[in-house]
Amino acid sequence: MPEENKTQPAAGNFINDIITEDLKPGGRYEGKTVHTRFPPEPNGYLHIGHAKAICVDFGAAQRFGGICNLRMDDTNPTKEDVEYVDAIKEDISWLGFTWDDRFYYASEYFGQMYDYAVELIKKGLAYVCELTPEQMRENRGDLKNPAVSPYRDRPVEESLGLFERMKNGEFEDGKMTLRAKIDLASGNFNMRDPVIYRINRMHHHRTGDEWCIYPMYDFAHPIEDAIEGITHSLCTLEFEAHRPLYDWVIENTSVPSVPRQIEFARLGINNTVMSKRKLRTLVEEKYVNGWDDPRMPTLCGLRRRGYTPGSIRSFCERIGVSKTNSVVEYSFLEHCLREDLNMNADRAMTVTDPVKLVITNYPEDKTETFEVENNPNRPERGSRTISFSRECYIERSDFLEEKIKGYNRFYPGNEVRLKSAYIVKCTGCKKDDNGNVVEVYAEYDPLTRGGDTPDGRKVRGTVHWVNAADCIDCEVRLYENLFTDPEPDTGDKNFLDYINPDSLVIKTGCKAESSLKSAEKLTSFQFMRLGYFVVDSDSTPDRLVFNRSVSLKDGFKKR
RNA sequence: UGCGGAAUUGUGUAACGGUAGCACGACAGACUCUGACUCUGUUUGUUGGGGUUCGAAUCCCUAUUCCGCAGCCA
Repeated sequence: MPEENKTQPAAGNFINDIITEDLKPGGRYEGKTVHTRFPPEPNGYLHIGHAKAICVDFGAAQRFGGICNLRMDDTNPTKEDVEYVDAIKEDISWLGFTWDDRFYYASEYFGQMYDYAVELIKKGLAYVCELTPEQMRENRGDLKNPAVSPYRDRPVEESLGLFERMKNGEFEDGKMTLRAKIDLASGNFNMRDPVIYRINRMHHHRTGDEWCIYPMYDFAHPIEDAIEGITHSLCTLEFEAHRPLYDWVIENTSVPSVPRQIEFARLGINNTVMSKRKLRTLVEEKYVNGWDDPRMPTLCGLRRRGYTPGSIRSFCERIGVSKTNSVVEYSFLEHCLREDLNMNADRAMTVTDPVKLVITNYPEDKTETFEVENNPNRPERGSRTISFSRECYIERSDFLEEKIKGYNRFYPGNEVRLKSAYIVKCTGCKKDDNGNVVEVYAEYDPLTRGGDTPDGRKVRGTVHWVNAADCIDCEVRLYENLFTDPEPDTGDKNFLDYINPDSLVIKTGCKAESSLKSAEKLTSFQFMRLGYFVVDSDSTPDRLVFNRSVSLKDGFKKR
């Protein structure tokens, strides 16, 4: 189990306030258990935006000692598939939330929904309409003019019969609909006699061909919530204008409970595409290697990229919940990962741009070993053994032929600490015909074994390294944002034009500690700008490979 | 032009008539077996204009800007 992230005290947010109010004596849900739900449609993979919703839904329940259901909102078989159901469950589990036995499908309630629809017809609150989609569009009216439907006053008995025949498959797809009779002149278009059932002969991944009519979201969702006893139905802002309809369905059917819908802003992150449709395009047109490509903002992609569940939960907790449309900086997500990894991940060393370092005064045939702590913040995580001999690799950027002000690493005459090994003094280098440095030379101080200085002298630079005789070659993958400015997720046009060609860099010939076992495992994923690598892409990463050079590739800070 | 929402520093988010706070970023310094991490400090904000009040981000009026809605999608 990953270490539980230190969760901040429940940040004040408006949803908590509403729930608190509802629970008070005399409140709407006095004495009741808070009951929420997370209702994804199984038509795609979950991404970081869903993570926020998951944390809001499950989090609200947790905070008030309530429960949260997981429900597949599968009322439109057109795009849905079991593949997604499994992936969704796996991602939510990975994130760290459990729903016990409270796992449902909206399709389980198709029978009840049908009955509630009949109830509406009988009350004179719904009618079968024979307008085609085109006609319906033409008759929708506009800001000034009301909508029209010539079937509005169809007798109850007639609608009842037609609706049953719709169910029995007597009409073609799209031939007729069931509409709620509300207000054709409403300023809220959702109330202009919305369609609540349509005919669609599509094989459903759960109910097969049992139904050829399917309920619309606006009709189905409040019923699903009411049946499950949901008290607080949390959803995103675009459903705000649907709330009157949600409440209308609850009021006008004999559903067993009265849930409250509360809307909050969906998550936006800069330089990040968060629309399912666009993500699907990236996958289908092979811009990436699947939904779990580490460059994707999907939960499975982030997982492979090295994100931990705790870091994502922490992120969601700290961005807060409000009704303001906002765009969070990607660097904040990075911060949350950095924080989690720094505390919880073990270290190892790799060199991504190796140059050989020769310790000229170290015996050629000698090898010794050092014990190195796995995590300086967590002594209980123990240590590993690394070997040391006359030759090792260091980062090319850790050597300069001439000192620059503020540079504390290898340059002739300077003392540097090889992390956990020895203090060495740089004596020079060898270059090839093109002037490239091929070897760096240094002499070690035998009295500084382990990297300590018995005389207490200060050594400013400390450098990571791997033993040449005992390292593995590996490939390292460096990731940057898939998208560049401007906002790729605004507007529909050319988001593909903003793909960052440098979003994936594969470096070969890198050197790593042999304790990392296999070169194959070391197709590492960089945590950008951190200078750390996360190893083992296919499981939850638990190891940081210490490598400073990437984060400092532009050089040290100038003073 | 109809309906529904939202505007607090570079970013996100608190404060619910009484000191505008926190986090990230940035900058400065201290510390350090990595220059990372950690710690300390600094800077920048209530969309505009009126009003009520001893006192307004908060209440009222008004203006402006932004977002969502006219799928038989969710």
